[in-house]
Amino acid sequence: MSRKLLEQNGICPVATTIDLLSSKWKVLIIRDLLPGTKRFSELKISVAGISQKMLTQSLREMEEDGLVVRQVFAVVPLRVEYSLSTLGQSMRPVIDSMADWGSFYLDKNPDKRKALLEQ
Amino acid sequence: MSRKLLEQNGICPVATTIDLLSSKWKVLIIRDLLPGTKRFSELKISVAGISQKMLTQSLREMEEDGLVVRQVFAVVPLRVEYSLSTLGQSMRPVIDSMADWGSFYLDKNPDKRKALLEQ
DNA sequence: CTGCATCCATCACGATACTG
DNA sequence: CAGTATCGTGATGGATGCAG
Repeated sequence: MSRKLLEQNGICPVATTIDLLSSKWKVLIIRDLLPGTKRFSELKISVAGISQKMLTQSLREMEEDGLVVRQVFAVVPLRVEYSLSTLGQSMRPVIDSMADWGSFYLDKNPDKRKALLEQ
Repeated sequence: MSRKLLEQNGICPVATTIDLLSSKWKVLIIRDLLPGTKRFSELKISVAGISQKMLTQSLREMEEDGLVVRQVFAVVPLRVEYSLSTLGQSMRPVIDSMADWGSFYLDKNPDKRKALLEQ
């Protein structure tokens, strides 16, 4: 309900951000591209658990939204690199605040951290 | 894939945050509870577009996660108020950073803002 | 008013197989 | 290596009706 969300909530800035981050994978992709350029195969590994389909799809949408830059190298085997655009880089504070809160939460709930580790 | 996300990404703080914010509705609910307590029916209106089912479901999960406090008043008609717990309040910086970025984005892309308004 | 239960449509997503 | 295409399934979420 990405676009629908915005329609119904007017032009709420929060909704706008959520809209562009529709998939949770996108947040993790940005997190992993923040340090620098990565290849498709590298992202596939660092964004643990993501399927090839979802990775491709997410990257395409993020490229359309101007968050990510795709660079293809005409070599064999093919090499494709992804990096954050200036706009993508500007999301750093958002990701950082999420990381901060997550750390805070995990510190405050060592039991949950433990529960997660034991799963 | 909420829990799965965490399993596969270890104890990444970012993933932890996303995990608790699984539904987009939850972010909007927090946004609307940040200013203060609200009744169920008020949330139903302010979180435009949300169905009763999703509102109830989201609130229940957030209550379990300790983000939201539910207070029932034994009156007729029934009155139920929701507010953010201390933990919920602590998410303010996250929501704020999203709001900041959203505003920044909309300012930079007046065309998209316009497009959204014309939909 | 606040919510739960149910039915049902849609689609997000994973698995698999194939290509430049 | 980095995709595209297809299929199948479970989860998501809306609509409706009922209840404390």
